[in-house]
Amino acid sequence: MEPKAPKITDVARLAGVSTATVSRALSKPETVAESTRNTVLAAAEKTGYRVNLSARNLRRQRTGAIVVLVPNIGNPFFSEILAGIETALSESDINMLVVDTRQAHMKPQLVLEYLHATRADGIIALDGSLPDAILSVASSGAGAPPIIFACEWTPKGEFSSVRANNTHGGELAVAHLAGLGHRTIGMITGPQDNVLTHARSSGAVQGLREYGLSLDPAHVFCGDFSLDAGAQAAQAWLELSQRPSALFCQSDQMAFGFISELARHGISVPGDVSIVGFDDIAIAQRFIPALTTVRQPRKKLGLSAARLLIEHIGTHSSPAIETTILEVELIVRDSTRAIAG
Amino acid sequence: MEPKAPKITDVARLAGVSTATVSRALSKPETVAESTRNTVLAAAEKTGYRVNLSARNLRRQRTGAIVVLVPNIGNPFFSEILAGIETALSESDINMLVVDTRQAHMKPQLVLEYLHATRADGIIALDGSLPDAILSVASSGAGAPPIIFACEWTPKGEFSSVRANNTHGGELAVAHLAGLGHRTIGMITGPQDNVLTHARSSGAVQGLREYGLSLDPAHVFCGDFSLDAGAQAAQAWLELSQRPSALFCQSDQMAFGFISELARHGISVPGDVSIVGFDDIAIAQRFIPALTTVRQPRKKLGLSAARLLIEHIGTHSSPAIETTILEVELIVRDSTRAIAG
DNA sequence: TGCTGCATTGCAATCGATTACATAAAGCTT
DNA sequence: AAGCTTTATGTAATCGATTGCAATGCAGCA
Repeated sequence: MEPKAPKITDVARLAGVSTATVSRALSKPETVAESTRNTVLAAAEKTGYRVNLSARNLRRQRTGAIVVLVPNIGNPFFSEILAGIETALSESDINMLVVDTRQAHMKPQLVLEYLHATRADGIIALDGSLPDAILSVASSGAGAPPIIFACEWTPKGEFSSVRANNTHGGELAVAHLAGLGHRTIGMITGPQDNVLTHARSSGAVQGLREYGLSLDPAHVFCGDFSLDAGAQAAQAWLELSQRPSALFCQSDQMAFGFISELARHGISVPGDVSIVGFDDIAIAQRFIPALTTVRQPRKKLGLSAARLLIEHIGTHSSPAIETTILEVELIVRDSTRAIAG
Repeated sequence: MEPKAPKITDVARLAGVSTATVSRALSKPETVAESTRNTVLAAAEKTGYRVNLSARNLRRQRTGAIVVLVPNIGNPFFSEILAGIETALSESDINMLVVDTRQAHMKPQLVLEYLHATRADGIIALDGSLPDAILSVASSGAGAPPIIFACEWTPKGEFSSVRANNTHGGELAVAHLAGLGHRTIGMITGPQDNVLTHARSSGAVQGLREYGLSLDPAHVFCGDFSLDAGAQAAQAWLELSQRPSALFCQSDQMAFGFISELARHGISVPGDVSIVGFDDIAIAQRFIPALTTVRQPRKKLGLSAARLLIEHIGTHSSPAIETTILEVELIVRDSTRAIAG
């Protein structure tokens, strides 16, 4: 009653050839005679044969999957990157295993499981702040699968990465504000020890310098890229006696949180403050006001990272550390305005 | 130079036992004597042994993974559901393979690959509109892995599903508006043939009826849940001679698109129109105005679907079709207001 | 003592596909 | 026609872990 899944021997029998020939006809068609190939293909079709991936992977010593370590799957920022990775993978026969690393920081053991060659042929990490314990394991073993960081990277630069030009982005953001005549420009950063925070901040400082300006530490708020962090920064901002006339938010989400919280206190953007975000997530163009922001090519980040990884996997080349930097773009919308006066 | 990954025979040799004992010590600890178990565990630890999943899966006739079919990974709405699934899975030793089905509608073949037992032990579909060709295959084969629909479902109800009470949500939304005194209430729906569209619409109609109201077809705009669809509906709305004073948008995204586009034409929410959304995605509470909306328990949807699936997989029980309906909740914020009297 | 039963452990078959190597057949060269 | 190459196919080992069955040893019991 239970029709067992056909296996390669069934196809071989039906086609009147050996399993070796079936296997070859399916994965290296050019090595078998055309007539045989057709017979085999017909037999495969007829039986409804599908290769058993566990068996294939066991024999081929691979897993057919890569894992993507995501800090927080729920964050829309990452989903577009995942989409890019997926696109790249769909060109190969590799699958994407998605793992949320929030738990990781609790139980490194759990994530360690994934970094093993028995789990995945390669790894894409979107989370630059993985515990050291994990990273050292990942980089040590000779049998460890290759890792590529996408978006974020590790401070020490032990791994290949694909990232946006965050420094330039920071520079563009403040240059835009300074160009509009703003002279006191504040900033909401990401987490203190985050590489993105550093890059964007240093770009911002440099951009200010070009306009002969500098950053007043009182005007820098430390956030974590989230909506709430933006709202909290707004609270702090409201208590300032000397308020900057413009603000560079290191993520769109923080910009939204900030603007939203200010709106509740009757302060308007860009009327009272100009705001530049970072990322250009989908909602940015529909927020009110539409957000001026620095666009990161998120899909392309994922795509490039995946392609690079596939290449590493394919060649089995012990990876020279490659850093790919993709350019960003300032998208001017309605949240910034020339300073009154 | 290349330290090969240790295998079970290495552990067995070091521990002075057979591979059978090692295997049992690791996966059914209670069946081996405590002293032996300790020896084996120590040996496993020392060699750094990790089981080869391909080998295990081959022998156990399973894949250790489920696939999640997502209509569009880039959509933040789905990411929270994925997070829920992930949470449920992290309690088991099953992995999550994420597949975007946008390509599916182009090449059903491609997705069919995933519906096979050789790929996955089970499937969670977030996409109710999979091509029939795919669904029939999925439901036919006796060896086909179990499928659960989360969020969406199929019109014919051939599969188990976990969903929100969309009908009730639609009812809550319009009842709220009607309760505020609105008498002409419009709607932006999802895609024409979508099950969510039907459920929410029929709930809305019912809600209106309770207030002695009905839906004017001229006030119904057909969208597709996206930002752009909302903006387009706004264009259409602007051209109406008789504009409804309130609008039920069947997704938050469409609400944002709508509000944003109206704002560009100087029309304010809730001053000129009241708006209710659906979903309660993260940004809803920070949009300007903060969006009144129907909250779907997205994380719980994913969690429940995954648990149900795991259960099906575990028992190998030929699945009685189960439909789990989770309750929704109206979240009143600032995008709705009593009609000016 | 001899027998039964239980707890441990080992032996070896098994999961299904791939591929190194062997073999056979056909084509080419001189 | 002998010898060599090339092409096509088959044979059987192999990937690494799991598990049914058999074997062993020891305790309990009559």
